[in-house]
Amino acid sequence: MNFDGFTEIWVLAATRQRQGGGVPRPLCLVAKELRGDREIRIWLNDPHQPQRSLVLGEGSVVVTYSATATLSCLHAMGLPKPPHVLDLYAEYRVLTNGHSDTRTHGSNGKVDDCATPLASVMAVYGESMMSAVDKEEVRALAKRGGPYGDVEKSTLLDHCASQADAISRLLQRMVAEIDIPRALLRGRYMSALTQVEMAGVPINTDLLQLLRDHWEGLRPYLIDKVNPQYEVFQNGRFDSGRFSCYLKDQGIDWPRTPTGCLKVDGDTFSDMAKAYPQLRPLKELLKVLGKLRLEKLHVGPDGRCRTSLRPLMTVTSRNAPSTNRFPFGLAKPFRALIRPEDGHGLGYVDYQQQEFGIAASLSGDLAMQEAYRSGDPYLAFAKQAGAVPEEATKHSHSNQRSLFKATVLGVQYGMGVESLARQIGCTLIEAEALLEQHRHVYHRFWGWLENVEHHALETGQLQTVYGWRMRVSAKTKPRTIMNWPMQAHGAEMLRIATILCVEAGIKVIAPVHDALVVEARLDRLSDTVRLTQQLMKEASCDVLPGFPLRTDAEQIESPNHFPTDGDGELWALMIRYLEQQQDTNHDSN
DNA sequence: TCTATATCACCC
DNA sequence: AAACGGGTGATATAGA
Repeated sequence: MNFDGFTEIWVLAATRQRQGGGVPRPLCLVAKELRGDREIRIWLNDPHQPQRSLVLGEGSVVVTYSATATLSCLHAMGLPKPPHVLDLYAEYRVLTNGHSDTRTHGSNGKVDDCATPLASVMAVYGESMMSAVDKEEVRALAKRGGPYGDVEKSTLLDHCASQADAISRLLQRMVAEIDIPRALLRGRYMSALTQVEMAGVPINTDLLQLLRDHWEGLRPYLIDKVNPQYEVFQNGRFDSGRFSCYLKDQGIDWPRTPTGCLKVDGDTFSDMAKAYPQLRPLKELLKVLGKLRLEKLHVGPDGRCRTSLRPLMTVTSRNAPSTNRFPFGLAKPFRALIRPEDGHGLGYVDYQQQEFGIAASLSGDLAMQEAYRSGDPYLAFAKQAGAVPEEATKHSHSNQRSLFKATVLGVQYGMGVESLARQIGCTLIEAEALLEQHRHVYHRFWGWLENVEHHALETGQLQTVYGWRMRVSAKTKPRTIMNWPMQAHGAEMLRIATILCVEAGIKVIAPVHDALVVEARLDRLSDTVRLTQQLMKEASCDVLPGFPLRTDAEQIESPNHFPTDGDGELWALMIRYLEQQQDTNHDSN
């Protein structure tokens, strides 16, 4: 297929002001129509030029490189959303995914002074990015911000025009390889995601400011509160030697990293805290101390945090936003900074056991499908394996259930006997028995998975139903191949869900791998969450025909903040400290 | 001093 | 040789 169905092909390039932190501000846009050889130059908020000069009719397609930048400019200029979008960044990702050197092109990546992402892709296609204008000058101008003189304006517009020119040459090089209908679906996603990025995440800015102001004092305060029971901190730092003494004292045998150090990660602590509850406060503290990096969280004057979600960045096509800049990438306790605006609420809607459901549907394994449909796949697995009676519930057989749960989750990542045994604290024999039960009960899934791997190596690629692909070679790790279909279809499902929700007018503020976060006024929150669930179910059926996945939903209503999942004790301690600081400030004034 | 790699923490 | 998938990021260490 080619572009014959379109009456107009508009190549768009925009320039934005890179600000020291926040979201780039649109400056200007150049649109080139390839069929009629027209060019339109638009300067944002130019009173002499009607912004409506760019009309994108139903029969037009917009071609961009990294659509979110360009489309946010269209939005800022008050122009309507284009009906069809083809994003060459997305297409380049599809075409080269799995090759070794192609993932350095994030829109949020380090600014490399010579090569822009577009320029390096051009180079791959043997095209150079000769520009009539000096790149350094353009960068300096864009960074400086307005007001601009006429000469400066035309420098920036010339730069845009040369970008647009480059994109149209890249299009000619790439077009034969592009699967147009699927590319347009990806474009629809990029368009929807632009809305999401523009919406941003509402932040409790006062609290954020307090945390930033008082972090210096907060850290020792928290350590002082928690350390006396352990004596593992020295000079404000966690000391593994002291921790080792503590463990010896308590008679605890602690897991180690491959290099022999004591493991201090959250998973290890969670596991150990089950057996030794006295460790829980320490675990919480380490988590908070370790992952607090709030300086990169850029919050606009409207109290909303925005960052590039870096779509299609991973081999499975998931988004990969910066964990420092994206509020949902912060350590769990700091999600309490996420707070709906007055009179508003958030909905967190996530797929239940998404990867298990995908595996069940794609593999055609009826036992797995039945387990998914039961509503509690882990318990169902235990029943199917004959380990618990039919009438068992998650309460009556919680121990057995957690064993089978760990097995299901482990299998999805290709976990082996040793790791599973360590994970659930059983013998190798018992772990092997659990895995064997999985292979037996879900033998059709295992047969399918073997087939997937074989086929991937045979054809040199893996592919999803909507055409996301990964190049596979003999070097590709088998476990990557085994997990890829589940994760990639999960990502695809969430892309479609994002499209459906945004196009239905729901304010989606964040995708989180298997979840969407939506926002609405309080009086509409329940309806919005219900509609989100409905559309996410539809999206699951688009990817897995006839096999709807269920969702869970949680509502967060102003003035409440996002839940933190822990017991909240440490968070309460932090709040108490911050309030004290505030009080003393007031007193001294 | 800068860059590349390894290790370890966090997220789903 | 061991074997837990996909990520980002901080930090430490090694090498040019």
